[in-house]
Amino acid sequence: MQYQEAKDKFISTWGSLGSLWGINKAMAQIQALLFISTKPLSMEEIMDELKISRGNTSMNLRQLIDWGIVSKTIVAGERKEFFTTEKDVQELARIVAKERSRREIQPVIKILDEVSSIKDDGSEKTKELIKQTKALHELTETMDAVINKLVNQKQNWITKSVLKFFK
Amino acid sequence: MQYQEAKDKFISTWGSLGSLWGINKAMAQIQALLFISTKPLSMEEIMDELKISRGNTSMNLRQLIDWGIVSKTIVAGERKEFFTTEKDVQELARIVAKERSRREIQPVIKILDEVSSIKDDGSEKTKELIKQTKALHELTETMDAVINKLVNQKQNWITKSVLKFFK
DNA sequence: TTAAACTTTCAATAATTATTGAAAGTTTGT
DNA sequence: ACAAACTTTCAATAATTATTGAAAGTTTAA
Repeated sequence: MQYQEAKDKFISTWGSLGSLWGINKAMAQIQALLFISTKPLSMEEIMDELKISRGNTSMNLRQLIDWGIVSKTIVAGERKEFFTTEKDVQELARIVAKERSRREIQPVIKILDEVSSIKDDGSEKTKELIKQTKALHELTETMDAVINKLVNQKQNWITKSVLKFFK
Repeated sequence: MQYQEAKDKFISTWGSLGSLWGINKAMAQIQALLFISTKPLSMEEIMDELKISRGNTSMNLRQLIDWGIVSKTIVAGERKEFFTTEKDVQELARIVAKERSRREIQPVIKILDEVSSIKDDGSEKTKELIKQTKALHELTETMDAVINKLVNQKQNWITKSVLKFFK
């Protein structure tokens, strides 16, 4: 496999994988492109490489910036904006985990808490609803706590966690 | 909040949350309904409760069975099939984690391995592609190993893992 | 202050994904 | 062997989500 083929394969795989880490295809592809680029890229270059429109590029870059994964940089002597992504995979994983917790897990915890707190009217079905949603609430909170614990452990968190598990 | 409202809220929240654990809305809603049901439900009952068609119910039940989350049960004196879901949240989490690893993470690991193994032609861009995809490969493998370690630890794995982390 | 260079917005459209419903298929009791 | 009871399949359709492109908006250099 040559460079170009490997590059295309990586970008398209990462793109279709977006759903795994909760973002859309174009967003994931832009991130992938920046991730293997040796220098900051302009909007023009991103559009050309990925064959996507200006509007699409602009919107998805904004989302990546909102996530904290991509930053604007200035290039000496250039008027247009250039973009770079976080290059350290562990830092990247930390950011993604933190954002998903905030955006998706926390809201669910809130609703599970509400639902599992309804008044027990003594009926079997109410008891079952309370019991099951309480269990889910507890599980979700525990997982979120684990994620946040990991995430706040800046240095080499993955490696550290693995060491703990495998010892 | 009364029973019916809590039930509806739980089912719709769990449904729209499907994407978080990689399944579609109807699938997640069927699972949610079974999860808080006090008895096995027939296809008829599921259709009625969720207001979805027979075809949709049939297809999504099949997928849930493929995932290993739902099982058919026979009810004495009844000709039609009834369905139940795994009621233990930890077991449920184990199954989901295992399936997602198999369906989504493993294939990505394979591709990252291929891409990161291309011949180094000495150019800067090739070096960068190899370096970055290698890092991603390593991270993904590590995470997958952690998931599988957790997943094979049948009893109370969540609690155990938390104890390790917080001590 | 102007106009060229550049970015953002958003209504229209395309692409994708989910859902329906009726026909075909299967199983079971007699 | 038949037909009633039930389930599955799948082409058509609906709903959702992503993408385009051109107009509006912004910034900068002279």
